[in-house]
Formats: sequence, C-alpha cells, structure tokens
Amino acid sequence: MDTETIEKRKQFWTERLRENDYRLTAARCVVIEVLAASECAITPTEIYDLARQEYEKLGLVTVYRTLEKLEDLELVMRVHRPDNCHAFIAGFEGHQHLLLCRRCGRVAYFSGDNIDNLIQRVEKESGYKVHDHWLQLFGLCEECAKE
Amino acid sequence: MDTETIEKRKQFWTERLRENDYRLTAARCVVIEVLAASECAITPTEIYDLARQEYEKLGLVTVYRTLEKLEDLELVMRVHRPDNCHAFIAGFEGHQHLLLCRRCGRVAYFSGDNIDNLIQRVEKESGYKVHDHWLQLFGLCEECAKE
DNA sequence: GTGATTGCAAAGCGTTTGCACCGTA
DNA sequence: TACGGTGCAAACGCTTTGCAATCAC
Repeated sequence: MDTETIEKRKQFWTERLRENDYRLTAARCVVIEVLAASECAITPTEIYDLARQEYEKLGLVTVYRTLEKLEDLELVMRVHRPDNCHAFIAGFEGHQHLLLCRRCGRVAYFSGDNIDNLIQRVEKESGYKVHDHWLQLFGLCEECAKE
Repeated sequence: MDTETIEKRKQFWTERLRENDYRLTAARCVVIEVLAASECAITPTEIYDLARQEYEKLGLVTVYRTLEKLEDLELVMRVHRPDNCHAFIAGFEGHQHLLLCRRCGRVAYFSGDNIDNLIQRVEKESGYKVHDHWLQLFGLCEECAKE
C-alpha cells in the first residue's frame, strides 16, 4: 500500500478518535499505524508484535482495548473465516462484501451484488425478518495463486 | 421437529459413522441424539449438558472429539455469527446458505441464489481465484419477531 | 484380544478484569 | 490537576493434549 493511503487512513482514524473524546496516546497511535499499513486481516497478537517494534512499552491488553474502541466507532471490523475468527481489518467503507485470501489473509472488497430481491423472497418464504447479511468469498489472491 | 425426522437424522449419521469405520459408542449415540433433535445452532457445552441427562458419564472432551469427526464427515458444520463462532448445526444438505435467528439461534436454509455470475465478475476484477463463499442472513425468526 | 475410544486432569490459547500508576488534555 | 488510559498479573472460558482405563468390534 502506498504511503499516501496509509497517511490518509491514519488521519481519518485520528480525527474520529478526537471527535469522540478519546485521548490520543502513544499506544493508540502505534496500533493505528500498524492497522493503517495492513492490507490483510490481522490478529491482536500480530498487531502487538508489530507495534512493539515501534513502541516497546505497549501491552497486549491495550491492543484489545483499542480494537474495542475502533470497533465501536466502526473503524475496524472483525473478520470471520472458516478456521479463524480472531482477525480484524480496517473498515472504512461502510457495509462491504469481503473477498479473502485464505493463504495470506489479504482482503479485497467488492460490491454490486443485488441480494435485496433474494432477501425479500427469503423473508416471505421463511417468515424471518432479516436485518443483516454476510456475503464473503474465499480463495487465493493473485500473488498466492501463482505459487 | 417431529420424531420421524429426528429418527431419520440419527439413522443417517449412524450409517455414515459405521461406513467410515468409526465405532458406535454410547457417548457418540447420545451426542448424535441431541444434535438430531436440535433446530438451533448449539454449542459443545450445551450438547454436553443435554446429553448428560441421558448419559451421565459423558465427558465434554468426547463431545469435542465427536463433533470433530462429524465435521470431517460433513455431517455437522460450525456456525459463524458476528458475536459467536462456537456453535454447530446439522449439515445434511451439502452447501447451503444459512438464515439465522440472532435471538434464539434457530437455523433455516435457503437456496436459489445466483452468485456464480457475481463470482466470475469479482474474479476477473480482482485477480483472485475464488474457491468458496458464505452467504448468510441474520434476523429474527417468526417466533422471536412476535415478541 | 486388540486397538479405537473414553474420561480425567492439566495445559494451552485468546481474551477480560482488577488495580495501582501514568500521562493527556 | 483530574480522570482517562496504561501495563502488569491474574482470572477466565473454550479447546486441546497426555495418559491410563475401558469397551466395541
């Protein structure tokens, strides 16, 4: 990812935190830095290990607490995969459908589905009232497919 | 769920186990019994508690090991939800799309989506090679929507 | 009889909580 | 200065592992 995009992401997150009366601490900044630079689903422990290269004092607990706050603000979202539901990704774009590389965890987004019709049909047939949906694709990204 | 359906499910599971050279033990039978009677996503601990009413000697570890085997045989599948990925459901029907009640965990299946076109488009645009997909709807079942 | 399966205890892992200290606003 | 935020240690809940006893075939 290019430096400009990373910088934009960091700024965006920083502003959202400030707006919501969260303090900008060294710990939070370094967690945000790691998240901003990541194109992949990343676990709290991975964030911890990477972030400590910049800020050795960081505690794993703080990573969890920062993720919790970012999740509340819908700035990150938890990623569910068949074998692992412990990772997070940057969630700037509102509701998006995910395309996940099952090898390296790289994340792409896509849209343009048209499942509203389907949802209406299923509601009618099942009697359920549908509030939310997940549409996720799993596979190999261009890099990983080469190997 | 009617008794006949439950009985059919149990028979189906029992045969699959036998075919695959798994022994039919008391522990396995009682776990299967609980699963067969459940219309909802159910956790290992819930299975354990229910099954022990029939077979007090049962250990939680055996529930886990039985689920592992049933999962290998694709007879149960793990259910992923935003807040909880610890539950399982009966998975007779091959690849199915899920409709989950977020209140009581009741599960319905639906099909008739047509996402092959979407997948082809996303593959072309992203460079990913897609192998699998999840399409899940979350909401309230008829019962829970009433309240 | 033999080897798969069981249950127990203990370890493992990811996550949360309690608490005294620290640092941002 | 005040109080939100931090890091440590310890607890927690779910899951897996090691092992001797058991039981289906």
